[in-house]
Amino acid sequence: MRTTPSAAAAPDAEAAKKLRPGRTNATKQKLFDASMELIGERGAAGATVDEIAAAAGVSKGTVYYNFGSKSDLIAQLLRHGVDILISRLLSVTDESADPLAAMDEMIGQAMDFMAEYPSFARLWMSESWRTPSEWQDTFAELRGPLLGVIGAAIEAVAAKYPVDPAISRGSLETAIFGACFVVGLDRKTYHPERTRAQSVAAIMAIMRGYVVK
Amino acid sequence: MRTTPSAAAAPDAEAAKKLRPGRTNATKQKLFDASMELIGERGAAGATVDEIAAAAGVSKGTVYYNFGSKSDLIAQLLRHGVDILISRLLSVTDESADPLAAMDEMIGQAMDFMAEYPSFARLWMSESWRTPSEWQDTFAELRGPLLGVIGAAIEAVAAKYPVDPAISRGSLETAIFGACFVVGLDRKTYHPERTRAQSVAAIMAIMRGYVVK
DNA sequence: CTAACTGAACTGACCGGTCAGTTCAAATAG
DNA sequence: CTATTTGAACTGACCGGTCAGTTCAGTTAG
Repeated sequence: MRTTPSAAAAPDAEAAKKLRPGRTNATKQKLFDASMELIGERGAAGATVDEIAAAAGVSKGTVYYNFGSKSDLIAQLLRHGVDILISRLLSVTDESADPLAAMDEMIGQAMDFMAEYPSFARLWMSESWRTPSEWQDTFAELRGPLLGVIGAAIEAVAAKYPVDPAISRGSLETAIFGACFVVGLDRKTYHPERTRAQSVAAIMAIMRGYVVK
Repeated sequence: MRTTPSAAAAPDAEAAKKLRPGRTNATKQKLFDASMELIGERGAAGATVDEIAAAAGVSKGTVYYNFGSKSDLIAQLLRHGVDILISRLLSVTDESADPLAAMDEMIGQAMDFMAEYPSFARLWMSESWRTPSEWQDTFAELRGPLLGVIGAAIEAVAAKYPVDPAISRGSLETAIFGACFVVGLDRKTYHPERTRAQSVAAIMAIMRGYVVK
């Protein structure tokens, strides 16, 4: 990607997008869908811009009109996916209910998300730990809010139940987060016979083990 | 797998090693080390054979002499890594000890492995769920034995403690497996301050939640 | 003892092909 | 009229895989 000296028109489209709500968003959405699919399959490096454009039913030039670069497209894809996932997780936040039941439902929502957007999950797993990565800033920025949602749910449990003080919240967040992604992807890829409830139950064991007996 | 040029000699490494001391295996090992590093960083598609050869201090042709193709190299890399991981996990199998303590140590071994071979962990996470993948047969073949080791440890716990029958062994295996990889990688990449004990404790919560109160 | 020979290991230039990125004139649509 | 899209052309870099040739430890023959 190097220096993109004359990436002139596209960055301005960012601001203009709000003013002109025409087909731009529809095109962007098609591009998001197609990219998600292809990048999930072939990987970020393996999916070509030509393929993405073709899959979206759009010309290559349109990709560069809507996004400044392939890198940009992927960064926005990451943001888009995280937005969806967070809103799903937040949709079950219910202050009145039992925090453990809320956590159960939250994990269920995560399973649904993984089933619906496995390509996003694959993309995240593929790229998030890449050490010099083009999107490491993006990941650094998105990790916090995402893990924060899980952290808040854990906090709610800890506020109502006695929990093991030897277990750090951060490590627990990560363990649950990781279990959700891996169990969700594994179900999709290798064990379609496993039910949502089964997967949730296995991941919930970690919360039940966190609460002291 | 085609015909790997060295395939004639390599399988009988025991016998061949006597006749051809050293160099072959040394070169392959250097290639393994360099590939693991580079592929972990840039991904399987992103790492070039030229880079790998240069990093190993060897010419490109040597890569193709020792391995039939880039794909072959990666498949063998996967096998090599799994061999190491399984042997580490098996090293703590202690029939006489408490199964929960054995599981604790096994997870600790997994953490050590992730700290030592983060590139292998990244490679696994990147490629194992890729749907048409060049290595899907390899993954299919390696998953069983690997998860089986964890499964046996779970079985040992279930044999000695009362456990939640609603939780399937398969899903539990996957959840622990996933938590180990993600917690291990996250520690390496984003939270080096987290201790091994902390990480193990968080993952062990899943086992403690599996045992009924 | 040594010259000739063998073949596994290794080299690196080279080839055919692909890709990301860029540009632009023309078409399209609100 | 203006924002958006098209589609093709082009470039410059890069990449996987090939192959003719080199090296050299060890074997054989004289």
